[in-house]
Amino acid sequence: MKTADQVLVKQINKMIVLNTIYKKRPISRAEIAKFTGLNKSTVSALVDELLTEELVLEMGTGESQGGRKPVNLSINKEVGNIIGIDLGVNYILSIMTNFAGEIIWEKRIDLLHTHTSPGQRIADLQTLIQETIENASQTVRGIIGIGIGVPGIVNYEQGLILSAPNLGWENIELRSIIEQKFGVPVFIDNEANAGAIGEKWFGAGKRADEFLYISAGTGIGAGIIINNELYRGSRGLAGEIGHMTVSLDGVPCSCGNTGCWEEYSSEKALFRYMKEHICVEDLTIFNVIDNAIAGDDVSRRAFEYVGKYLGIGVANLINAFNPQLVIIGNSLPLAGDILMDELRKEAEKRCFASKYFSVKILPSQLNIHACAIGAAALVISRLYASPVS
Amino acid sequence: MKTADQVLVKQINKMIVLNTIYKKRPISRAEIAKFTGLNKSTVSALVDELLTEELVLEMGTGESQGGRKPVNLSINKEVGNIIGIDLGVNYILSIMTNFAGEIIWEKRIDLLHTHTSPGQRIADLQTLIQETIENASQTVRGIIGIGIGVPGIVNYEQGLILSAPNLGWENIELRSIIEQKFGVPVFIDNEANAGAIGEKWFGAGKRADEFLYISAGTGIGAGIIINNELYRGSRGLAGEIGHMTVSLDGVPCSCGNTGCWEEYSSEKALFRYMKEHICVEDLTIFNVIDNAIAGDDVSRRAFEYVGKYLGIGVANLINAFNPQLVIIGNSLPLAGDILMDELRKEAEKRCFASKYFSVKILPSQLNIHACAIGAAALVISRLYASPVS
DNA sequence: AATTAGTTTATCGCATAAACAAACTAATTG
DNA sequence: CAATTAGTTTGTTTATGCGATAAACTAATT
Repeated sequence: MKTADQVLVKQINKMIVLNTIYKKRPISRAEIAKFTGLNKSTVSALVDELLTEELVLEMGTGESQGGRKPVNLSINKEVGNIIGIDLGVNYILSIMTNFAGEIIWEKRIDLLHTHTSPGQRIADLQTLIQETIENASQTVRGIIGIGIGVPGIVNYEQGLILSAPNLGWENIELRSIIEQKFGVPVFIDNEANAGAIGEKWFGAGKRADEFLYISAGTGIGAGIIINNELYRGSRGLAGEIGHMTVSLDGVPCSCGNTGCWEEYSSEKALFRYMKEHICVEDLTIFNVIDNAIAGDDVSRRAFEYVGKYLGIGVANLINAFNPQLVIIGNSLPLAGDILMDELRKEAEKRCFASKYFSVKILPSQLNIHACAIGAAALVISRLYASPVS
Repeated sequence: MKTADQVLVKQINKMIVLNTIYKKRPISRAEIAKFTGLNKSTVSALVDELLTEELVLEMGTGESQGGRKPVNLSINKEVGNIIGIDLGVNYILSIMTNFAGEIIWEKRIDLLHTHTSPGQRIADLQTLIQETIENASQTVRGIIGIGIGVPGIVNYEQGLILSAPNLGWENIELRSIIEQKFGVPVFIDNEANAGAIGEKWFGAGKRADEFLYISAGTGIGAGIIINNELYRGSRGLAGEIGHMTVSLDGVPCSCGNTGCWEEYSSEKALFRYMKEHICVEDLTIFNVIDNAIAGDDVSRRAFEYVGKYLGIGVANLINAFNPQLVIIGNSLPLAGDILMDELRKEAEKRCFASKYFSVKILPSQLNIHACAIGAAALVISRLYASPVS
């Protein structure tokens, strides 16, 4: 059983100090003590350890307010590099970040020709990771780890992909494959979970203890942040809300049921709407977004259609979770207010809580980088633990 | 900020010891040490404190397995009494429990004639609490506190009822009213939250870290247990899922929208179905349940109808929360398998996770007492903290 | 004699308060 | 204006208290 002792006390306080430096840098020891409530001497001792671990740096002095000048502390961005992978259905995005989550290199490869074998795709992934590593800068610790966001069902603890239907993957031990190849720690998580963590650490969710990240792309999934941490549920399947019933006898879904949310609010729904309304061209989602922004009528109405139904599902989730904030991510929100206005209108109308206060609904701040940055944050969070707002 | 120190360490470990005694009584110091991983001397010291606080008792010795006999420890059930109130729409149920959550006295008063004023109902409540107190047994600490479960929106921290439309209440400071009258600590929570806590402490949810308690009665609400604790959301409105959209252009709801779950799965829906199918009698929910169990055809089909739609919403919630367990409480599950069979069938069909493993869906173990026992558990949990499974 | 239960004692690690040293600003003084 | 002084802020050092622990102990039982 998880009992408490002094080791735990120190761990907690050290994480609090590190997170405080992370969030408020540059900051002095005295300010940390004031902000956290920890004693000055405690802060000094913990900061000393962080300095010898090279996670933190002293960077000059701040302005004096009538006394000794404070010593500015900041995190050591260059202590190591992290690789974050967004494993898309028809692309792979690889980013290299420093320890502050700042992107220092990135490359996206498109896989337009559907690969038949999982083996080929994994080979592509490995080649891309190799190239990313070769572009790393010189740091104290080198590559700290690799995080991978996957569109499918994942066993997070074991780094196992149970099922990724859009990739045609079943039971792939991705973590051990990549760990063996590159010899650094690897973390695998669901694409929506990675997006949520990305927004929590570096995006629109920084200051929210409780929020939902809705990944609206090929399908729909949710990453749930509760109490500043990702909530995975009892078996890691929390947030699999693509097949939430919103219309009892509605559109038939590939899952065998009818009226699944995904059939009304994903790229699938968008393209279906487009086809039903004259447009027969073979377009990518980015084409439709560009057209909508350029003012094309059918494209705009398609986004309004999808936005409305997104709003309905979002309202359902707000009623269930009562979050501070909902962040809409992945491809669809790239259409901007064309989608978001309709979404907000419908969500507000159907949201029980909106009688008492309004819930903020924002588009992703990290846009197409959300998943990859979140994957990198998976690695960082191992050292930082969970950020406290 | 919530930093860690030795006080925290002790609190945590003391709660672990108390909870272990609570769950495994009778148990010896040595067994506690083995089970928790705490050192023998630590356990002894903490048990000593619990003994002087009279929360725990030494009760004889256990069997020796070739050595000194262990001293059995148990909680002191008689340390004090707790009052739990289920404030129904047309009844008030008051129970008196001992410190082990065992009901030692109870009384239910029915309020068939609708009260016009909140004042009258509060007077009735106070009279009933007074009568309950008069029936308390002699204990060390007397009445430890009063817990109240309310069908409405509650501010838990302030003990404020924001809105209980079915009672005609708005902004009632129930905690301070009752605290001033009786001079003991009072805890107010939503009826579904209370039910969830009741099932967690004393019912079907004892061994589950994550579960949902669905209160299906006049309306529908959910109590959400995450990580052994009640999840209230950012503003205390989590679980307000009665107005989840399940049918885009479905039945109009009093809330102004269409297709709300509550319109398909509550007593409201049951009675609507009954009226639509010949039955014009003026029946209570208990009449319909009795008739269904006795084999009345319309009543049975009414429960099957409601069960199906309950299952759809339950599947939605399972997809979102991925709990270990779902408990169905309040009045409807009193119909037993007539309701539950249909519910389970539909939930399984629409539940994404059921492809990977099945989620248990059980009727409440505390039945009509769930809310009142949960209200009492609100008080107990202040001393025990959250139980660890 | 061996084993198990529970207590006592000495020790270690951590946070903390209080005392201290260092570094700086601002007001005062001749 | 330069020198002095008071006061403030930053950060370190030192002594203390508290909690968990291991080891040595007593107690009770087969």
